[in-house]
Amino acid sequence: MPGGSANAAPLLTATVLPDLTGLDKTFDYLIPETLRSRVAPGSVVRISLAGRRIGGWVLRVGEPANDVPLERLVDLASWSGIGPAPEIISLARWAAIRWGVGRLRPFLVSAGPPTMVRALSAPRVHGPMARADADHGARRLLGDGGGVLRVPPSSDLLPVVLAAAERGSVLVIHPHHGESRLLAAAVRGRGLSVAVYPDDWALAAAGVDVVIGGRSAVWATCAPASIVVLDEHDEALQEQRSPTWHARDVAIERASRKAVPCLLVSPCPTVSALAWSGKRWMRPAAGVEREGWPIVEVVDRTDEEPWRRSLLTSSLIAALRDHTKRVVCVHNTPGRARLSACRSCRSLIVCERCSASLQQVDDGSLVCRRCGTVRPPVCQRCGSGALATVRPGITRLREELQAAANRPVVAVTGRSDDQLPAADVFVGTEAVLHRVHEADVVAFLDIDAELLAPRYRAAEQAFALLVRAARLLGPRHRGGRLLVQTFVPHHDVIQAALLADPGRLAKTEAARRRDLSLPPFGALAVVSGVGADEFVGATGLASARDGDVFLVRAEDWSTLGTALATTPRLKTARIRVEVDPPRR
DNA sequence: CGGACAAGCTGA
DNA sequence: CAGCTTGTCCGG
Repeated sequence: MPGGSANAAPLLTATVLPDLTGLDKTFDYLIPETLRSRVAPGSVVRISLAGRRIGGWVLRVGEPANDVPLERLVDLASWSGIGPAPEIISLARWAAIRWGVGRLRPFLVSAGPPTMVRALSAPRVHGPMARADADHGARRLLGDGGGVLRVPPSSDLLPVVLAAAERGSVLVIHPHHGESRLLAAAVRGRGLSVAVYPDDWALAAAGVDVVIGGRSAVWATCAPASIVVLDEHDEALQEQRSPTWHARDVAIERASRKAVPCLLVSPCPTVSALAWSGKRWMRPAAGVEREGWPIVEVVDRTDEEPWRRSLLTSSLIAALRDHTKRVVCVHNTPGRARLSACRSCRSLIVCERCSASLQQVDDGSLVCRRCGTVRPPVCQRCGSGALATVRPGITRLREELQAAANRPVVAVTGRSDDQLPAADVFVGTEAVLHRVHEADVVAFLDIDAELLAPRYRAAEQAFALLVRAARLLGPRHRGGRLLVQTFVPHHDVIQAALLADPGRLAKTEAARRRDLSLPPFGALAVVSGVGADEFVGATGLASARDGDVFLVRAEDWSTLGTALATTPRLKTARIRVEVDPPRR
């Protein structure tokens, strides 16, 4: 029923964005008298829309945003709770353009409380505390307005957080939620009040000394006096699905809007971070940095006889045979076709016509990539329907390594979340670096697959893997060894690790990016899906076709994002936009 | 998103 | 032409 009576009280309306994917439109509602004290920008409310009750966010209060006759407006159904602060909604508006989607909803979902919050408690700010030592220079950099802080790979970052907390509330972003919990516990142990985002959403909004969480924490409703991004190089800071927002870039923008310092911390700062920081960056003394890295041994595979290019080099075999050492072998098998095997008789599923290996497709049927034969998912030998996908690379490799090591070797896949079997030799894709936490030797069997991957950030990403491995091994005095097998021993990534000097890579990588107008010296996006062709043309942006996707470029993120977010899309189009594509 | 309604396809 | 599928539009 219409809420406004004919008296002179001003009509107060709320503009609401419904919480429905695919509906990117706001609707105006009247605010009933009973809700006037609570409904504010950011509020989570319930509305009736097209005959059903749904949730939504109040984007503004005052006059209607849409041109709809007042008599058609109805009351808000109810107020559900407190939501993102207006400044966060404004930040989300910026991000929606920056990442080329225009839609606000995905950002508000990250910014909103996981469960309804109806009231905030009193702030729990404990204020200044004992000075932390060994802060790697964080205090000084924060005093200079923020910047990039390079630290050795195996560094305790608690002092950095404590140094920031001396200035007042601090928002800390860590790429991995699990590790942010550990850090939160450590901070709490130093007597500071901590909110872990998003679980402690209300606590963060009420006010604590430290708000800490994974990438979504950059959207926390709180009033930080500084923002700290830890492991700024880590890919997990970027959302993998569209919109592909990056917590580092959101943090920079958020800090700049509030004129508070932003500190980006990493053992291997990205070119993007360094370009942002200009001259405001610090690094450890060369000796300190060197001590933070393990011993790096480069195994030059070009020395091998060309007819015997095995991944098992003599250095690796020696490490495997030393049964006092815990060894982790990393081998990525990108783009390798997956094989299917029978779970009951263990035979490989092959094509009956041409005996090539068959691949299981989405609907479950088996497809031969060689002759195109399609057949139901049944083993040709025993008739069982229980099939398993195997990664031939890792499976066969595990057997070879086990034979060479003369002790059990465990294959680690990215999928399994269960406990790892007890063993002292592991092999897997880079996921193994996240599942094993300590090692004496980490061997990259073929780092070139990473170094030479067709992605503009390949070098940084490969170096990040070496940093990850360095952490498993610990600082130099622990005696761990990082074994890197390569055909390109003089590559900057290899040399930077060997010399424990990440700056070496940063410098050449920045020059290369500048030459090629790649980010951060240019803006890049991938556009795909039905109707991408017409859409890309309509944006007027420079583009190149690569299979069924389009590579789109512009001078800067703002030009790129604005064109992608505001160019109208045909109703029938299903377009996916990935700005600063994580996998290209 | 999901409901309403309109325009196309099929079968007796 | 009922009965059903497929597509387009719209909500406050």
